[in-house]
Amino acid sequence: MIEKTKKLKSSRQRDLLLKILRNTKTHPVADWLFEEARTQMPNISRGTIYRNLGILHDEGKIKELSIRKGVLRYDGDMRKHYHISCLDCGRIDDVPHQINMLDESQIEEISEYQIYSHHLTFFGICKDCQQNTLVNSA
Amino acid sequence: MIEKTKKLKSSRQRDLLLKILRNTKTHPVADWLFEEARTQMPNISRGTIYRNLGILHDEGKIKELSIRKGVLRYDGDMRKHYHISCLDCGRIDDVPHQINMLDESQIEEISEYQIYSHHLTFFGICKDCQQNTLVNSA
DNA sequence: CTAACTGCAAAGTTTTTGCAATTGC
DNA sequence: GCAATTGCAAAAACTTTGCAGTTAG
Repeated sequence: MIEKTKKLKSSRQRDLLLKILRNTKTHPVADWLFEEARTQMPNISRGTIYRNLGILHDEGKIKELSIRKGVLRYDGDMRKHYHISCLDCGRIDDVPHQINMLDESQIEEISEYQIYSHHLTFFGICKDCQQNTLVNSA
Repeated sequence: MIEKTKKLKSSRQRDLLLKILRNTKTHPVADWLFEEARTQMPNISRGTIYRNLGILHDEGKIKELSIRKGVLRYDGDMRKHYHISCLDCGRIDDVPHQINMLDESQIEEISEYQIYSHHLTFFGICKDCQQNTLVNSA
């Protein structure tokens, strides 16, 4: 139920991973993070990436997103925000922050769940792909 | 961009899969569907399950959900509705239908995307798991 | 007849894990 | 020192695909 917490020790690998995620706006998958980390730390391994993604997520320092195709993506921006994804090219953007967050209390009342968070993702065609479609059909 | 459409032929396997999904409220994963189908059609294969899930989804007869852990789940209920998932046991329920759907046009204006749909999922602790926690900590 | 579909098994992806060596506190 | 962490490689989990045989229209 409640996670057994073991004493965390700092690691250069985990610090690097968090730094990369905080400076990336593309909601990357694990393998992209592995390749990116490798440019700065050539011997880092995939296992380390996966293990640290789990740790950082458990610590509440990153978000884990399950948006499409059953692939996990990661987000270093912990501010509450929503996502929007292109059905054509697959990119995932943030919805601009001026959007209001939904009120969870109404759902809590009718669902009998104790609610902690919610994820909202819009799906559509991004500006670039709208233009490409025009070009292709011309 | 636009899917090449080939002439579909009916198949007992696909019919069975759709029937199972329409009678299942648990948002199952492919492997569960494989086992379930196998009780009624013992020689059906995993490949057939995966291929037909793709076809049914392309046809717009089922929904593909990516809610947690990067695992795809399937939903035979095509009515618009939202989901709520337990962080403890992982179950995924429907949010009762009295909830209003969000208006997509506001996001369309500020995002420059042409929006087709959206997915909203709440995360929390279900009633059963709230009780189990009480028992365990007693 | 023939294109779509199937079962099977092999291959492809993605993620987890066991282990001996290393590292942070 | 010692538990947490790492790299590596093997294993596990999940999905796709090639192929020869079957089936729907």
